[in-house]
Amino acid sequence: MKQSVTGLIKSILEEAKTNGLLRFETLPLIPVEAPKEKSHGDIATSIALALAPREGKRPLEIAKIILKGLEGKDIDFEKVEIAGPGFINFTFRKEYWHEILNDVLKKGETYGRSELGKGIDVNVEFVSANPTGPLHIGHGRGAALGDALSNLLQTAGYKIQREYYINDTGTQMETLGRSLWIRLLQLHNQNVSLPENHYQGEYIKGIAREMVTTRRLDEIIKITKARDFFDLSKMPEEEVIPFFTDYAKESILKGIREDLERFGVRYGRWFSEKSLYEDGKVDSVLSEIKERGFLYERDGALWLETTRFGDDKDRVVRRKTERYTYFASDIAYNNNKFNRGFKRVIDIWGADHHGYVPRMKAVIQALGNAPETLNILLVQLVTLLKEGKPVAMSTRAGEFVTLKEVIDEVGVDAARYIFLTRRHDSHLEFDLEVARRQSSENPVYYVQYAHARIASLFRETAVRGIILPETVDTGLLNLPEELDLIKDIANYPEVIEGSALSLEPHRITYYLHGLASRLHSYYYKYRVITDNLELTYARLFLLKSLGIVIKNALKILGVSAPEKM
RNA sequence: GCGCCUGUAGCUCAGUUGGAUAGAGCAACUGCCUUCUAAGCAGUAGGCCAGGGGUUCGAAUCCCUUCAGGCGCGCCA
Repeated sequence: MKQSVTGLIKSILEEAKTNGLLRFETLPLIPVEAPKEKSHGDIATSIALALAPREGKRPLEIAKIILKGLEGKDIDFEKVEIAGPGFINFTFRKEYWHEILNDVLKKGETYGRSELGKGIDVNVEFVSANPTGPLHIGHGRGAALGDALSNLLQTAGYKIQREYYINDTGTQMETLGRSLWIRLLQLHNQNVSLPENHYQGEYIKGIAREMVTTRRLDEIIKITKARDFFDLSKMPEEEVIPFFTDYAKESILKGIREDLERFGVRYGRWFSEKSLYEDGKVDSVLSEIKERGFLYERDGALWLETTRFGDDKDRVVRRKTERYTYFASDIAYNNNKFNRGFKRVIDIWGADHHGYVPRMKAVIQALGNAPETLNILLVQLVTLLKEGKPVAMSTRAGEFVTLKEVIDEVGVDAARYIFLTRRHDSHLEFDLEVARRQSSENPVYYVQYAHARIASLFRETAVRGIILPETVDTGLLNLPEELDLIKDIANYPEVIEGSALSLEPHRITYYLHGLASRLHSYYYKYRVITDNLELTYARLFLLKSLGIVIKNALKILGVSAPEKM
């Protein structure tokens, strides 16, 4: 609808130019929007205001020219009027709105989908927490955002691959393995203490005990040809630690997988950093970049010239010690994504990594891609409130509230919904008590309740033997509240496109809230099932459409749409 | 010191990419269940959009600057 109004105005302006009424050289962008004030019609444009200074005319004059040009056109609005300083407000005929419902019911769960993405392959990488400990609440936010964004983009017609990058190599993995090894030594009453920079969390002790009960430890003793545990503990560290690194990594990763699965997140691929080295991808990408002339040696180390692309200093990819930095595999990973055919790459990071954005953007360009092909969304950290007080969290010290605990306490729906009520770069306070409460304080129930109410209504009509016919007279829906609801419904595809373009799924939660609010109000004020059967049909038709939209939107957020509450 | 993010109602946050009179939830106060679900509805009150300057028909939104808070600035991971 917007497009047709835009096109209409455009042609009128061009006609006015040929008639000598206007003299612009190039047409400016024609701003068209839905006004927030109802009396301003359904759609409005400020083009007359924008054009006025260039034309040397008053905005009202230009608005009148446009209005005049409209007269001969074959589009029927209920009303077109000039308002305020020169806005032109269009009001559609009611028939236009009434038509919408048929479309919604016909499309059902596909209502809201669009071709915006044109099947473009997009890689969405999110969470990617190091397998050194369980997921905490901050990861939950990234998970909710990444998954909802993926759903959203799919709805908007993109082809999405969800991906998790596993940092399963490097010194931190050794540290992890050593942490486990030391816990095992302690378990066998050996007097060793865990260094401060190692992983202190209780979960490492749990893994140690697990290794004993599952007999995995015995197997390792056998493989290393040690006689017993004591013998094993005398062996050189570098020979035994890889076993523990592997076990710890697998065990933790298994937990991460389970948590995410339970949270409703399924990845298309779990990508191992280690595999990049094993497949020679790191070496090959570096030599490729070297050919392009962006690599150089200095002080015995190998550097990527990221300053060529706006970074404030160049970055080391291989240390003097010959060991690669994490940056090196990051380059290979990004290159790999594009080599797999993704046209666009979206990364979701914790905001504490924002300093890495310029260098990754540089990498993209050094690889010969446009910087816009990489979107990095920074998620602000979550402040967890328990009994109204913030809970301090530190991963290394092993002091944190895990995602699992949060889900156990508040449930998946509430957790996901709350994470998605904020823009990604806005701070988020997560109040455990509020999230747990099954009351109006909890926004998720407000929306779910709207859906349950509609479902309940249809259970009631079934009992009463009222069966909704395939076609109904939607022209009976003339209450202002009914038209507002229809306009909300009609607006849904635009909300999807807007959210998809801006990568902001939180807009959907706000949209849903407004929708639910108008439904609750309508539901309270009017009765759907009345003595007038035709009217009852029409209202049921409206509510059925509404239920469809709520369900579709909740599905994008990854929140269930209950039939009963 | 340099860079990034944030600053909107008592609290938590939206604000459709520069539009018309700045919104919602919570908290506070007043009402509404003999009705298809009260996890709901109706209403009252609450604002120097951190401060200052600029850009223009028009700014919470863009630019400059000051202040406040958070984060980041390694051949760490």
